[in-house]
Amino acid sequence: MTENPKNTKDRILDAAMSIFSRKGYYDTHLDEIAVESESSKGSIYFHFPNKEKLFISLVDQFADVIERNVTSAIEAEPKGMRRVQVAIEAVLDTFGKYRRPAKILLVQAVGLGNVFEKKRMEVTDHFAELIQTYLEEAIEIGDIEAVDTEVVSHAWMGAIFNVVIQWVYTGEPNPERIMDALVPMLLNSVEYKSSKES
Amino acid sequence: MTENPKNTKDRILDAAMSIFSRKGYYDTHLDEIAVESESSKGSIYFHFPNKEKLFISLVDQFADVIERNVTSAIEAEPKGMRRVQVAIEAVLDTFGKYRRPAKILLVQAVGLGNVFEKKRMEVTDHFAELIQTYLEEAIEIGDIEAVDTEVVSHAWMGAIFNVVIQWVYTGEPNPERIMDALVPMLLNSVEYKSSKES
DNA sequence: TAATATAAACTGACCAGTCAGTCTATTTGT
DNA sequence: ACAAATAGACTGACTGGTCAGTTTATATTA
Repeated sequence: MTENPKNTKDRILDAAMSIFSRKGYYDTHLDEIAVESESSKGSIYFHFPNKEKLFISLVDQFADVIERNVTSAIEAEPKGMRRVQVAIEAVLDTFGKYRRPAKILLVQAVGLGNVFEKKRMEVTDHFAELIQTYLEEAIEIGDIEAVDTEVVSHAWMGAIFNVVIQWVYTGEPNPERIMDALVPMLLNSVEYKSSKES
Repeated sequence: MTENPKNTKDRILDAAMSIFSRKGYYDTHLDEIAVESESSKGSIYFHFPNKEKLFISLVDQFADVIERNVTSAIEAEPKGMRRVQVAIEAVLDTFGKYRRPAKILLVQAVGLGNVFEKKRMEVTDHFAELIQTYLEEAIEIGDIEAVDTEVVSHAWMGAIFNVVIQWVYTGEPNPERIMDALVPMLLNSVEYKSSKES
């Protein structure tokens, strides 16, 4: 009788998100998730094959959200640095809107051993390649000088992630401040003078 | 009779470093460390109070090495951006020399739950503050324009760490390439034209 | 009435941590 | 010189709590 508005699977996902992001993978027990989701362990195992897959589905889910936001933000933009800028802003914007998923992806999914490491590398490499592709477009077009795009893309990703992590933990620097300081900084790093357009 | 050159405690630390860096905290069992160090579980508990402290002592040890290398590299340099540059180079150089400790600090110590998170924050915040201090010196002196040093310092740290992580996993970009591409990039990001001095 | 979904009790592998005891080296007493 | 006593380093079998995953029973829905 509509005790709790959502269906069981979603309640489990919500509870998992909340607890995993707070306590990390190993300190989160399925029994807690069962209690918090007002369901049961049996239910969890009905909807998910095991703990690992439950966790990974949260990571995947959020990675998809970011990707969709980036690609939809970009498609209207012309090739070149404009796209790079919009992509960064879309990523920051998405992190800003989803603090707990951000923590799961950027913190709790790290250092869990080799099973998870593969998955995480997959996700982060994908982002790095995304950035790299847009940067190379920008170079080709002549928006910026040639740079070592592999190093730059990984450096940018690290910069973005780390500032977001800081915010996730402390609440500062807040998303607005990040946007104002970080985006120009990254663009400067490849000597692109962001035209503060009209 | 000189079965194994080093004393037991060091052998345990070596084995722990090797296995923790390879498998991560939770996938490493004290029994493995006992075997690899050619000692015993009892011996581990004779030298260390518990698993957690053993792991943390590795993190602390390496954080100290980095700090020493940075401060000793810096002391000969004049205030300002010159110091910033030398500090970054010293950090990169240290990571380059110690790949496994780097992996422990940058990867395996993340996402282990709140007990470890405190320790890791302590270490990384310290680095961020270090960078921030030197940056503020450089601004004061007039080497660079004013920037949001908190954001920049965390961004830089993330950039450095992430490129090093990439190298730790894949062997590329190698330390030399990192040095060549990353240092100028970071200096550019605060609009400092590194004088390729004579 | 059969498939699907949920609940709750149960199982057992696992592994950090313990501890009674051994081994080796150094010190003290005669 | 050499027992005897003390201390420090080390061993490894054992234990007990924990928690992912299973099983069984019950409810819901079509």
